[in-house]
Amino acid sequence: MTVTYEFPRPNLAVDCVVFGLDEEDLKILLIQRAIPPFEGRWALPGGFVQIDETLEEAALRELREETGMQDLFLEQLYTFGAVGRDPRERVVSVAYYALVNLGDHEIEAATDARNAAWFSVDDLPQLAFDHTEIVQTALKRLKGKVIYEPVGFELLPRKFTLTQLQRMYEKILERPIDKRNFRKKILGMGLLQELDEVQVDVSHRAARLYRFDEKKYRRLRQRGFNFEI
Amino acid sequence: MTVTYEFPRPNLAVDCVVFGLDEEDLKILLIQRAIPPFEGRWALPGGFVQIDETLEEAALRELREETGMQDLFLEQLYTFGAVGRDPRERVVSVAYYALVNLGDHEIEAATDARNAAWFSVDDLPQLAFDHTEIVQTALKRLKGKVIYEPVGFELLPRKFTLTQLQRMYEKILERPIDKRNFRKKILGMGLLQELDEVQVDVSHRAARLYRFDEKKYRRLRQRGFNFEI
DNA sequence: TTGACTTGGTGTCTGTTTTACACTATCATA
DNA sequence: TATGATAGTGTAAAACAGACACCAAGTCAA
Repeated sequence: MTVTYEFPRPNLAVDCVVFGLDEEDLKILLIQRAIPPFEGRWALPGGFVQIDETLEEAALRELREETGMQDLFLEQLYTFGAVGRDPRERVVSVAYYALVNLGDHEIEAATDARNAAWFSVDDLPQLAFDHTEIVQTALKRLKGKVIYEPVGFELLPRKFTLTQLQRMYEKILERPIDKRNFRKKILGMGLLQELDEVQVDVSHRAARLYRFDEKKYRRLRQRGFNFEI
Repeated sequence: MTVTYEFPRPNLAVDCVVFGLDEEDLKILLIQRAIPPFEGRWALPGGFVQIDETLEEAALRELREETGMQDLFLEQLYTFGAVGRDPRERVVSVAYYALVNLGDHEIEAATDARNAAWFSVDDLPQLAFDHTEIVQTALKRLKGKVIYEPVGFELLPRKFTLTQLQRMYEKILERPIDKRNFRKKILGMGLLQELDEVQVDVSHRAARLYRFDEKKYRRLRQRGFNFEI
C-alpha cells in the first residue's frame, strides 16, 4: 500500500520525555534502538504519527509499544523541525513530556526497542538524533513549571513525607531549600492532606505521611490561586 | 512532479498569530482566504511547510507572501494536531506568534489572500479552521509571558511614554495597574532609558519619552534577574 | 540500658516587597 | 486667566521571604 502526493511532505513523528524520580536522582526513560539509524544507540521513545490518530494518541501508543507504559498524562513540549535532524529524510517531531512515579510502572522493551531503561538526567548516554536537545528543553520546562504549579506530585508515590517532597523540589530546581520555610509554605497552600500514618521500616524516627489533595487543588486553581514555590 | 510514500502522511502547516497594539486595543493580523476551503473567511496567515525549510522559515515565508510582513521575531506557540481540523485532509499545524509595532509595518494582501487586516482581539470575526482556538492559546501564552519577561516593548514604538507602557500591560493582562506602583517597579528594573524628549502635539502636559534599553536587558537576563510585573 | 546516631519536626525575627492611596505640576485651549 | 487633560510624585501598613538552631523520636550497637 502506497500513497502519492503532489509535493514531498516531511514525515511527522512524536517523541516522549518521561521523567521519574527515585531516592537518588531525577531520571528519564530511554529505549535502545533495535533498527537503523542509530541502531543500538539510546533514544527517547517515539515514532511516526499515523494518519488517523492525534499527536497525543501517537505518543501514548509509541510509549506503550516501546516501553509498556500506559495511562500517563502527556503535555506537549515543543516541535523540533530542523532540516537535517534525521539522517534518512526530513522528519519533524512533536515532543511530549510526562511525570510518573517510578514504582507504579513496570517497563518492558518491545517493538523497535532492544531495551528500555531509566537513566539519571545528569548521567545520560549519547543519544540518537537531536534527542539530547529535546531532553534539555524538557528539563528547562520542568524547572520553569514546577515553580508556579504543583506539578511534581506525580513523581512521588501517593503517600509521601514532606522530606521526600522537598527532595523532589531540590532535585528539579537544583538548589537546596530551607526545611522550615519549605514546610511553612507548602502546608500553607492547603494542598496536602495529612494522613494518620507514618513511615514504616525506617531506622530512625518515622515521618508523617501526606498525600496531594487534588480536589482542593482544583478549587484553588479555579480561583486563580498562586502556587509559587 | 509527484512523490510516493509507503504510508499516508499528514500534511504539515504553520500558522502565525501576529499581535499589534494601537491606542485602542490589542490586535491580531488576519487574512481573508482567497481559495477554498473557507474561501472568503478570515484566518491566521500560514500555509504548508516545504520539504527543505525549517518550521520558522516556513512561517516567515508565509507571512511575507500573505501579508508583506518581514523581519519579525517568531516564537513557537503550540502544535495543533486534531484529526478533523482541516476538512480536506489531515493537516497538523505548528503555530507561531509574534509581537510587532503597528506603525512599523505596512501590510499588503498577496498570495492566497484576498485581503489582510488588523482585528481587535476582543472583536474577532468567525475564523477558518480551528484558528479561534489557536488565537486563544496565543493570548493565554502572551498573558503568561508578559508577567515575567519584558516582552511587550516590541508592541510599542521605539520611543514611548510610561503611560503608553502601562496601557499596554493593562490591555494584555486585562486588569488595571496602579500608576505609582507601576512606575516605581518598571523604573526600578533599570531597563528603560530616559530620553531628553517629550511628547509633541498633545493638548495637555507632554510626557517624557523613554526607550527600552536592550543592552541592559541582556546583561540583567544573563545574571538571572527577575522581571516580574 | 544507655549512649550515639539519624532524621523529624518546630518559631521568630528581620529585611524586602507589595499594595493602597491623593495631590500638585504643566501645558494647551477657550 | 480659568478650565480641562494628563504627568508626575511619596509614604505608611501589610504581607511575604529568608535566615537561622534546637529538641524529639526512634534504631542500633556496645
